[in-house]
Amino acid sequence: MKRGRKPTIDAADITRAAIAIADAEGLAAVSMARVAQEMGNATMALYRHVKSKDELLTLMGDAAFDDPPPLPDGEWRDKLEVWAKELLKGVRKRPWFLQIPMSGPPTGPRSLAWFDSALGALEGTPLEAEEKVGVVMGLLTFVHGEAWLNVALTKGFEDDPARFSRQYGQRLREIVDPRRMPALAKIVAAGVFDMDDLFDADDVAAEFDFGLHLFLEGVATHIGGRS
Amino acid sequence: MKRGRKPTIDAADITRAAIAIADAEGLAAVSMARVAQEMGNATMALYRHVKSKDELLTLMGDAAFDDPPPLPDGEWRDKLEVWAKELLKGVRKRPWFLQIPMSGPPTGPRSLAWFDSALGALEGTPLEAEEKVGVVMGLLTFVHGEAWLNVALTKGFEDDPARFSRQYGQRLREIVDPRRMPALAKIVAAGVFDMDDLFDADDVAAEFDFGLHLFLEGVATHIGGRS
DNA sequence: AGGTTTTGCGTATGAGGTACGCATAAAGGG
DNA sequence: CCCTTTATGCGTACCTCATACGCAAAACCT
Repeated sequence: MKRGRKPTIDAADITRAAIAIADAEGLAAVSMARVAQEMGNATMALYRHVKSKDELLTLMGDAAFDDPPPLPDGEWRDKLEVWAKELLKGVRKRPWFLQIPMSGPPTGPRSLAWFDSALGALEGTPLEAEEKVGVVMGLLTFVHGEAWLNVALTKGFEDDPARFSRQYGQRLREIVDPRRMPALAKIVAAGVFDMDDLFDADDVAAEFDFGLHLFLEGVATHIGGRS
Repeated sequence: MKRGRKPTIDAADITRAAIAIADAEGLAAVSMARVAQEMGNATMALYRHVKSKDELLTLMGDAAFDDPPPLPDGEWRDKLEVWAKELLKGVRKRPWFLQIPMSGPPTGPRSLAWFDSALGALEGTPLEAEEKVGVVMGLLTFVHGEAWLNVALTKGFEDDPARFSRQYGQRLREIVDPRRMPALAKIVAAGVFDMDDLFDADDVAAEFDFGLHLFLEGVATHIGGRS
């Protein structure tokens, strides 16, 4: 048997508690003291199971996602589309994921499972192994960037709704000098930034779909040139 | 004339000093006390020119980039490629940019200038205004995601070189269960993750080029279906 | 010169991360 | 059943930070 006093909590418990706090109040609210309090333990008790706060953040990152969803039967394209959308959904569910500093390639089981899922979608294609990895990394990258942008915009909107929405187009009209930035000025004048719902869910989704569509289109062309 | 004591420093000075520190030692080393010390002032003196540290970070973000580069004459595609690569170069030069929390759409002059530059590249195309914005946002998003990935990987590599490089492929071989993750297992077995220089500059650049190529390919196809 | 205004900054407060060491509990050996 | 071994729980203390507050110093105005 194991000697010594029995642990009353473990790293997974701590991670869960930390995630609950982050979900409810953002990553900034996650402090060692707060997590401990939420669990009914003393602050320093956590350090028996977690080397540092950094390590806790890494654990949170690993645990932030659900398992990858089952992909539909059919073409690689439909599969990857579903995959990317689900991934984005996951990041949106836990926006604080974007704030945790990662270092090194992923080794967490969840991350790897998602990676595998996307690679599986490309199984039937004539792409080389390296190319498959490239496609998936590109997609990952794209989703991450999109989520980052969305979260940033959404956050600003929540902080101060009056300042954005319709105001943004107006603001740009004041700032943008048509002589120095002719192309932007034209777009601004066309009213592209004037809608009230510039950053609402539907619009953001459409934006993402468009970019995703372009990327997958590119993959399709690449595959076409191969076979 | 202006009344009152003359300011000995201004927000731009503070921003410059903060950026110098971030460049040399990372964003974590930027504290109000440290910035003040570096400038030969007292800590609280900074608060006369900057409302809070958050505001300082925003200013740093605005000032992190150079002006957008001149784009080559020719096709939109070549222009956007240069644009994206230069943008990535900019982020790589100041990796801490990725760590500063943004909220709301950009209003800084530098950000807008880059935006304008990319829109200008699409001037000759038959795309709608909204579509142009979509393409540029997609590209931005992609570059951001790519930079994030690169920085994360590079950081892990610098922290502990032995743990990655060739080790990574080996490590994956141990972790990845072929039954649960067949597609990944196949790629790992193919040795895609075994190179020593997995995360060096050339490789990373090639990775980016590939994704960028795919995206631009998608844009081209989209334009083709339009004219 | 005296009043006014704006900047410089010393002090103090409160929050957060974590090193250290002792108290405490659980097992094993006699 | 007591004592040793070993691992956990956690109180105390220290250090770093951001920042509110208020006074003193400097520059302008009349």
